[in-house]
This record gives sequence, structure tokens and C-alpha cells, in this order.
Amino acid sequence: MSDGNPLTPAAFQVLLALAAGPGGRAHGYGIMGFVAEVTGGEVQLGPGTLYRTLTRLAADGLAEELPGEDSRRRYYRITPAGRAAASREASLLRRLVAAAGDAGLLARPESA
Amino acid sequence: MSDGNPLTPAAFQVLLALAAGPGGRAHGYGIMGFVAEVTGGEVQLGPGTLYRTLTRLAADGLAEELPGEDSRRRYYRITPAGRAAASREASLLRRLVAAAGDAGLLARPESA
DNA sequence: TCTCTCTATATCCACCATGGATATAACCAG
DNA sequence: CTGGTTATATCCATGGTGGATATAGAGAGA
Repeated sequence: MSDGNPLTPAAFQVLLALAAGPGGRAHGYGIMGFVAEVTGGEVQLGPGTLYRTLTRLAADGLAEELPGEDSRRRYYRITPAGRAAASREASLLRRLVAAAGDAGLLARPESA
Repeated sequence: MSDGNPLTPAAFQVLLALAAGPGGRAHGYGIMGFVAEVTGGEVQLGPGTLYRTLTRLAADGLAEELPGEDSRRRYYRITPAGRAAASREASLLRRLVAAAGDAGLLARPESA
């Protein structure tokens, strides 16, 4: 990690949840719900994966903790480096999805 | 594995290479090249990952080995179950890519 | 023919990401 | 005050991944 390599699935999903949140920020428990929602319940991050991923992202400079927002919740914000990494990963996934379409997978062209 | 859960990145990429190959088949070394090409060199499957993934896919009924095609190469073909699993995974990834677009990642709308 | 490189498959190992269980605690409703 | 939900944190077993290593056939060139 912390290099230019592809992100792990969990790391990408967490960064995506941060980027999609208001002000590019979200808290752990909210991230779980976002990921479950956007994947139609197919991906459910466990607490172990979630909180260790957040710690790792912060250590790698891809996310940062926001101090004192809420007493119970710990908020994180995506950093510019995190945006760049997530963008790179999203482009990679888009290429794979396009290749899947060319290969005859992905029958119905979904709207959103 | 062998259940309805999301595929590992390597498993999806291998199934995609099989589906993209002529007749839905390909051999190990060709899969490495395909994955490297379609990902712009960002993903390079090591031999350990590649051959163990092929063995696992065959054990799970998502791919099957084709006997006696070539003396040196071992060809694999994607099975209907493999197509279904790869389609499901591709749809999941498409949802994530769409969410990334909504979140402001993915600036330039790539053609293919 | 000899050698070097590329193709091609196979196995082993260390690292670490993941999922699940477990624990703790605050908040709210009844 | 009791139970359910929100919320974070840590530990452990499983196993997926990458890299090194080994083997060998095929083709090119000297």
C-alpha cells in the first residue's frame, strides 16, 4: 500500500463512500451502510475490515480524521491523494467493466 | 468461494479473459497477457495467483479444462456458471463505477 | 549444434487483507 | 431501567496474493 498500485476492494469502497459523503466526509458506521446500499447488499464490510481499512488509509495519507465533530462518531475526510487513488482505481474498474461488456457479459444496459 | 458471493479480483479477471477469448477459452499464459493488456499494465497476475485461481475456478465449476488441445498449453473454458458469476460481478463493479462517477471521480468520460 | 530467450506451467513461501466473533459504551424508546 | 440501535475497537482463523524458484519445450541466431 501507499504506492501507486491498485487499491484493495475494501479500500476503494471506503474511499468511494468518503467521496460520496457531504463534504467528502463520513464516519465508520455510515460507510458500512453506504457500501451495503450502493452494492445492493452484495458487499457488507465487517467491522474488522472497515476500521482497519480506515486506519490504513489515514496512515497512507489517503484519508484524514476530522477532530471533534461528534462525541460518538469519528469522521474521516478523503484527501487529494485519496481522490487521485480512487479515480485511478475507478478508471481501472471502468476498463474491466467495458471489457466485460465486449465479452458479452452485462446483457441489460443499466441506467444508473 | 463457490457460493454467490463477489469474486476475488483475480478470479473475475481470469473469468473475463476466458469469456473474451475465442470460443470462451484461453490458456494460462495468454490470460496473463490479456489481463495486463486490458488494464494497461496496472494489473499483472503472478504465476502463483494465476494457476491457483484457475485450479480453484475449475474446482468450483466456474471453468473447465479442455483436454488435449495443445501439448504445451492447458486450455480452459468458462462454464455457464462461470458466466453467471462473472456477469454478477461485472454488474456489481458497474454499480461501483457509476457511484464513483456520481461522486465526482472519473472526470474524462472515456469512450471504450 | 550450442546457447539464449521466450513461452508455458507448476509449486512453495511470507505477507497481509478479509470476515466474523467478541467486547464496550452511549443513546433512545417504552 | 431495560432492551435495541448506533458506534467503535480488537482479536483470530482463513485464505488470497505476489514473488521467487524450478522445469522444460520451441525458436532464433551464431
